[in-house]
Amino acid sequence: MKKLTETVNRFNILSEDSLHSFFAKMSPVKIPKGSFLIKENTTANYLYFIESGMLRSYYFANNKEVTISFSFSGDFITSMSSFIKQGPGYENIEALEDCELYQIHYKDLQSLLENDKDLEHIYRILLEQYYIKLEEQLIFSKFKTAKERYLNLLKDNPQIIQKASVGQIASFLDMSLETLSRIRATI
Amino acid sequence: MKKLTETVNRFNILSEDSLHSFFAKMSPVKIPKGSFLIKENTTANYLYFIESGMLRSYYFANNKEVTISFSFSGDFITSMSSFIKQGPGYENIEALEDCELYQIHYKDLQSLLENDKDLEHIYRILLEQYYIKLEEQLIFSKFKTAKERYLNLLKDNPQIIQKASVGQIASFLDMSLETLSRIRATI
DNA sequence: CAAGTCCTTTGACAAATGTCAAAAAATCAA
DNA sequence: TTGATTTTTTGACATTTGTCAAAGGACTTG
Repeated sequence: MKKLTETVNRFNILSEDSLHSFFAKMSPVKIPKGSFLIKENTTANYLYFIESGMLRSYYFANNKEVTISFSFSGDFITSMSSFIKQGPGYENIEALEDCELYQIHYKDLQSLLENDKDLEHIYRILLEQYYIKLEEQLIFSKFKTAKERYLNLLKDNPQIIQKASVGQIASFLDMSLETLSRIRATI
Repeated sequence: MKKLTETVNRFNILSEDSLHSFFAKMSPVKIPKGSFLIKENTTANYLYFIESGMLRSYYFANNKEVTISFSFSGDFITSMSSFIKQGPGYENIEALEDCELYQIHYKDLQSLLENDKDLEHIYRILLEQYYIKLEEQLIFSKFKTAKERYLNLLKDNPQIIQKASVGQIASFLDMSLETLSRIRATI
């Protein structure tokens, strides 16, 4: 629970009571490499925190996988649209390595947020940060050439390049895996 | 203030007092077509609500305008990254038509959110909704062909196509304006 | 170790899109 | 209205990227 504690304490506002009731609802889950945390067309009932490991979110378009994001230790993850709307989502979330997670059920989170305003405050700030990150991702995705997008990823997220396959990275960067392979050959 | 009242009341949880203190901090602003709400490299001190009109956010890459979003009556708008971090941002926000807005200063919003937990609750839910919208935009931006991206915009946001120029729409859809013009010729 | 599977690279070619330039159309201002 | 300015369309061609196919490596498992 080291990483989770660290992440929540960074805000420095939660009372012992708040911390206690929050941790009480977070239960540990371990999933092996290659297994799925969330499958498309199901409703995401849990929000997860990644204690250790790496995961990938993707959906299918024309029978091809399109990677939306990679997530790491210290990140929260779920199918946001499904979790928030409490309806079926379009994402698959797959463990790229063995993962230690903590999960909290939608209902538990909602009741915590309603009853503990400090927690809602933190949740709000996290949402803001995730929003900004997503906005940055949208901007990077507009970089003109395939090579620019790859070099930017190499600079900002080398962990992704180390651990994901060429095909997964290519689908994240909006290019064919052959194109990515050729770009790598020139560097 | 019709649209703003409607938007806030949709949540149905704010007391008379909350509503009153919120509206008290929202001051009306009118800006003419072609003027700027926010310029790049400045800090966005205000969050705006669009009562009427339409605006465009964009930044520059290789001396070309890249459109990030179009916003309409009923939307909140600002340079989110700049407003949240309270540091210089990369976006320009330009009025595509005469606009009636309400603005709230960063400090006023923060103190409202700290003192009124119902307001923070609404703000949190709005953030969730904007997050999901952004995620959808990211997914649409990955549609493979230029024509698919255009047709999707035509289906989901015809107002954009009616009111923005070919160049602005093309930069939003990640294609050259010539390509967009040719796509339109075939429909 | 060998066979099988999966992932990555390379090649040849096709298709999509970008670029530059000019013409046509629309908009604006006097 | 008319001339000027801006926006959109069209054409010719270059470039980038995708697709299909095959070969080469790496990894797994019996």
